[in-house]
Amino acid sequence: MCPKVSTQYKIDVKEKIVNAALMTFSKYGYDRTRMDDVAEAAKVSKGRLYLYFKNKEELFYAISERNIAELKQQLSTLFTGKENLKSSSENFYENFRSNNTTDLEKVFFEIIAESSRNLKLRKMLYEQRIKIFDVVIEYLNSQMQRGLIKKGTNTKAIASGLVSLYNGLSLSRVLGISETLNKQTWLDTVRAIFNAIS
Amino acid sequence: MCPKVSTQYKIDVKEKIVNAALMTFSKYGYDRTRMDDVAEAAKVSKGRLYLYFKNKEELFYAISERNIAELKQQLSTLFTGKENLKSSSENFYENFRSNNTTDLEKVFFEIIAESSRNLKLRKMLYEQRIKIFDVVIEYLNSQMQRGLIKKGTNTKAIASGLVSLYNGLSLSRVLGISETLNKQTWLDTVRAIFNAIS
Amino acid sequence: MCPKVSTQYKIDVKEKIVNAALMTFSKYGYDRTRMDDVAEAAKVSKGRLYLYFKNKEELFYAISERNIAELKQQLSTLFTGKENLKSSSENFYENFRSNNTTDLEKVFFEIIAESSRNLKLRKMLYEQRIKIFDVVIEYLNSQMQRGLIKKGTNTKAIASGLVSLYNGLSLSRVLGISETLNKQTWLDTVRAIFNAIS
Amino acid sequence: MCPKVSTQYKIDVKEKIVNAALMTFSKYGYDRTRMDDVAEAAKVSKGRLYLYFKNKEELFYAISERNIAELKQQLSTLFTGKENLKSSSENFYENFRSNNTTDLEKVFFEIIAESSRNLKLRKMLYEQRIKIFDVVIEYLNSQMQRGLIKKGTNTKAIASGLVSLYNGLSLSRVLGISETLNKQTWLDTVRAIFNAIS
DNA sequence: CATGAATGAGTCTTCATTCAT
DNA sequence: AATGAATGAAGACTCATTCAT
Repeated sequence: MCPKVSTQYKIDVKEKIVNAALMTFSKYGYDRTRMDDVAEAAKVSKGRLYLYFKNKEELFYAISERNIAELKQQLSTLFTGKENLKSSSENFYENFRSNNTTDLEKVFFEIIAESSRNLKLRKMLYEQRIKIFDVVIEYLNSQMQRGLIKKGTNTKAIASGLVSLYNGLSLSRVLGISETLNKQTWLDTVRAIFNAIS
Repeated sequence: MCPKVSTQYKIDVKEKIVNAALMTFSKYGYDRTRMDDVAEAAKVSKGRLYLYFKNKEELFYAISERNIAELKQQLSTLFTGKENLKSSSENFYENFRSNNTTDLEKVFFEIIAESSRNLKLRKMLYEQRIKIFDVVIEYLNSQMQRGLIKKGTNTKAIASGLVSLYNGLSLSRVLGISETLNKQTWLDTVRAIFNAIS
Repeated sequence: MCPKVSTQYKIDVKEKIVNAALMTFSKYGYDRTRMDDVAEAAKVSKGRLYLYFKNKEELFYAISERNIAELKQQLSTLFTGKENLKSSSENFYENFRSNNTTDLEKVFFEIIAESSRNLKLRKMLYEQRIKIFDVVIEYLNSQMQRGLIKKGTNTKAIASGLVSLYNGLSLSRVLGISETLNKQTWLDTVRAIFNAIS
Repeated sequence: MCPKVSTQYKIDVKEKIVNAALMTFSKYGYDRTRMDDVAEAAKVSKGRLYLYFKNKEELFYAISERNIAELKQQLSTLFTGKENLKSSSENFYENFRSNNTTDLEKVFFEIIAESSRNLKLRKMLYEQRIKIFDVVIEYLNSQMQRGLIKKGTNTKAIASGLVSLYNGLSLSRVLGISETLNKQTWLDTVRAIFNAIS
């Protein structure tokens, strides 16, 4: 009768569950999170969980997808702006630590760990990573055309370096390295790299 | 009889167990590794495992300690040599992919994930990270004194950036990014950073 | 509106459900058949199932009743004909393997198994069995009166023997014993019994 | 050290578990028996159950094997004796209802039902059935050679008939048909068959 | 000391049944 | 009346840890 409502409703419930899963997985870790925990956090019966996700693993994939999408979103935002990178880089860093970032980051490293043993997951991450590279490479190339970056710069390697730096800083944050240092690291290192290739 | 031999023996067995644990943890992940798996891989009875390690968690700590030590070792090696960084950086990268590195890396991200929920572990990692920073900072400072790096460079931030870059590349490797690109990334980005601050 | 039509409709739906249940139960077994399976097979919503049958067990009873009725029908057909048994026996065997017999037989043994633990079910089967005996006994008695069977023959025991033979052959069929052998068994054994008591 | 003891011990425990499983399966039926029930009945921890049997299904196979072996044993006993069949047949029937027979019979029909959906099980039963046939056929052939059975008798069909009759009577017993009638049925029908073919 | 059999708490997943719409 | 989404009790199976031998 009303598929639109039903569909929207379904999407909402799914969203609610994924949020709850993200929260609980980040809190306890994937393996030590019980489906009951997720159900409780989502204020949903355990049965309903299985109506939306075949099993715990699928829930993990859903989170991984979101996590990957989020990472791509963050990096794309940074490297798509028209302003010069220095100022956008600073603005960017402010957003870097949004509220739910912490949960995402905690789970992110679990996803990486899991991906090392799980081909399907690794593929998902790999493909997204390539897309992220493309965004950054495109940015660098456009800067090169404008003469803001030296001709002959290996934009692919630099793109990969920037993304790696970004990921490495996530790791620092999880370890509890001070945000002050992390921010300074990001700003100084990015500036150094751009100075060298400008 | 002979305590010295006995002690050496103990150390050997412990080593054997830690190796086995590293191998199995990297293969299955911590939670999905059974103590039987570790015992079998170490060619040791399950009972003996518990003579050397109070429980599974302790085994994880032992691996974490080794992992951290290994990371410190790798980075220290790089930033302690007397040769100029460019050439040592290249040599370094060759060692970067030693045989057992893969196991260590797989487990490394699990350790990071776990540390986000485990204060004791996080402290261990944090402290080691600070020590690594110190090694790199010291290296940069000595270069600065020799006039090879501009005065006023925020060596702490650059050190943090180099370590982050290094960690981020480990992540890339786990994801399956080609070694060629990873190596190029490392060489080009490190060079860019040093060019900028020279 | 028209109660008669409505009633007929109800009967039709009930029939459809019982057919679906028979099919699915024979396919998966009672316990491993889900009410969803039955609903789907009957092309009926799960809710509707419960309008016609209080619960899964009632569905099983309905099938049992039909199964029992079918068995009685089969045996009655055989032992009511006016022709001599030898020829009717042969004709009979041809019908013995009708299309849906297989489903009925599969479920039949599940019903027997269940009846061993379920008094209500056992009573149903017992009573029907007695009725079947009566049909066969009556047949044998009439043959006895016509002088075709020796006076003094324990017709009850022979009736029971024939029914048992029949059931035993169903079992052989379920086991996959060849139809050729089963048919030969039926014909030869029935003939032997009748030869002996003629 | 002492494998013999260990092995004997293992066999004993396995036996104890199979007995318990037979008892509980016959009491509740396979699907409705919980592994806890079996464990409790066997006075064994649930974990130990899984040390001896991979899963519930394996336990079912173990019971099936025993059940089949028992059936073969019963029929072999009957058709191997040197005495004439009439007297042995009578003696035989007395053993027919041994103490644990009831449990075996209840489960027997569940095994048959299950075998209709389970190829592996059906094969097991089929093969054993063929072996039983062979025993009975051999018996009949030896009687034929001694001139006690008419030349030209289809011994295979008669063997199949006798086994079917036997199985059919098991079914009667499960249904609650009186033992008096069952015994009479067996004796009269077997006698009739042998009279006809003598 | 060494072993590996034994334990049983803990968790994922299923599915009969209900009931709001 | 009809639907099928939602519930949550129930049950198979695992595995860290212990301890008798």
